[in-house]
Amino acid sequence: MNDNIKILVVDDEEDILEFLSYNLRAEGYDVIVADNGILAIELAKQQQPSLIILDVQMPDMDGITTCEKIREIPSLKETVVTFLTARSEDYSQIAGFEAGADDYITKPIRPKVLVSRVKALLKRRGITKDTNAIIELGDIVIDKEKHMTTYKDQQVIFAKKEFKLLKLLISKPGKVFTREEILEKVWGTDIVVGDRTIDVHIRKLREKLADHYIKTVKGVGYKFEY
Amino acid sequence: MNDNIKILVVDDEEDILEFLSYNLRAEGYDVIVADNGILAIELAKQQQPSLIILDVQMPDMDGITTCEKIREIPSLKETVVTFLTARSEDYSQIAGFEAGADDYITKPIRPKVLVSRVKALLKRRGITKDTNAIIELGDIVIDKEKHMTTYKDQQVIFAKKEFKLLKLLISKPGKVFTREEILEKVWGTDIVVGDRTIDVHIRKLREKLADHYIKTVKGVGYKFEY
DNA sequence: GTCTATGTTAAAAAATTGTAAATTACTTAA
DNA sequence: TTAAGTAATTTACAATTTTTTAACATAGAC
Repeated sequence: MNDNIKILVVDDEEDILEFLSYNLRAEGYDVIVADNGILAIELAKQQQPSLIILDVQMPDMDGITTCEKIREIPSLKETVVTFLTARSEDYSQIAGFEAGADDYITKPIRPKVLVSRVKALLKRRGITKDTNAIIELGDIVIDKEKHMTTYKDQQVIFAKKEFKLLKLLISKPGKVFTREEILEKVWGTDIVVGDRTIDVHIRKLREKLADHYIKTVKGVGYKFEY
Repeated sequence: MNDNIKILVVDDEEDILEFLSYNLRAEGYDVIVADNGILAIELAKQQQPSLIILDVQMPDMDGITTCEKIREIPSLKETVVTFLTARSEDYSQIAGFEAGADDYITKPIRPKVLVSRVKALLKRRGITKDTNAIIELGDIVIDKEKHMTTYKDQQVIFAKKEFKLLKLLISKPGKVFTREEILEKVWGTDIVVGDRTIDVHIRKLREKLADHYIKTVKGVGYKFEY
């Protein structure tokens, strides 16, 4: 699983799509692209990006209309939208902000400005890598923010350490975490605990979740396997 | 009492202050002005405006520095800040957004653009005359302006701190607020209070509201769950 | 079969939170 | 300005929950 921030870029010009994708990917964002408004809306619904960069001038459906449609979709109400336009005209500025955009980037775009702008926007909205608070893995749903876990739609309550341990194991399903790693990440470097502490916690996870998710790799450590 | 939206305008030029005040007042906003950064910060702390319009170029303390200082004040974290600048230079754009600004208005300013921009900004942040005022959550109705709460159509009176705490918890139902977060948002960063203070306030909320709304997540914090 | 790493259980220890009452700070009305 | 009333905080302790320990069981590698 990967908790990078997702950005949807919408423009009808291939060059610009590539230019934006390249620069944003270089910054570690996950970029998805669309070359028209219809596709953009479809992708946005499916992928729930954190930010949408939308060209104003596009054939068929222009950016402003697209933005308005996006704002009508409940699951996208919180998504940050920024326009991309050739000139910084008053008209489009007014229309843009009224359509529900959060920012405005004018072409020609300079990579540094773009990245700086995107970062600032996301930061302002409190969107960071771990804001992606919800991890879903089949029957198991972990909501970090609510500190809540659901197994088969049934709420399961984990104590702090248990929750932390589960989060760690589930963060990379299949990966084996050594006892050392677990100690370091869940307990911290300087805390010393007895030999059986981890086992006991693992046991509790197994008790609360169905038994088969957490596997022991003898002599090595534990892993979560879906 | 008056529930107009408050805007703080900061500029060293008398003309511009007047121009902005006039146009914003005409739209029904309450405008307060400052002609330098120091005064601006002072006024902002006292008056808690919803929006601050900040000239970038000012003697003594420039807009960017002022903005940074504002962002350091916990009670002003959520305030919308927009810059005002003579040219739309890349440099100031980058610096501006990194300083924590939300938008950018370039001079010369046209009244229509100004007003449209301000409206859009406030709307995007969900700040409106009435939307702001009332939160409804099933049996519980909170009127922020009137500082009043109703539970099952019965009026409940909360003291100031209690009310603030309730507002915080209810602002994101389900989210767990850590003690640290609560202290910062309700008490402020520099106030130091004893260990049990939060608990006592939580207890009072529970006393006044039905017991089951506010849940303890041991070792983590509290959350409001409807 | 022995040996070692892990599993299990219950109980002790530690950490965290709840509560009532006392104290202090703050407001407000006379 | 002061006294009374209210709100906020602290204190001291109780109650609860979480975490750890420790003693023993078990399973699998060799």
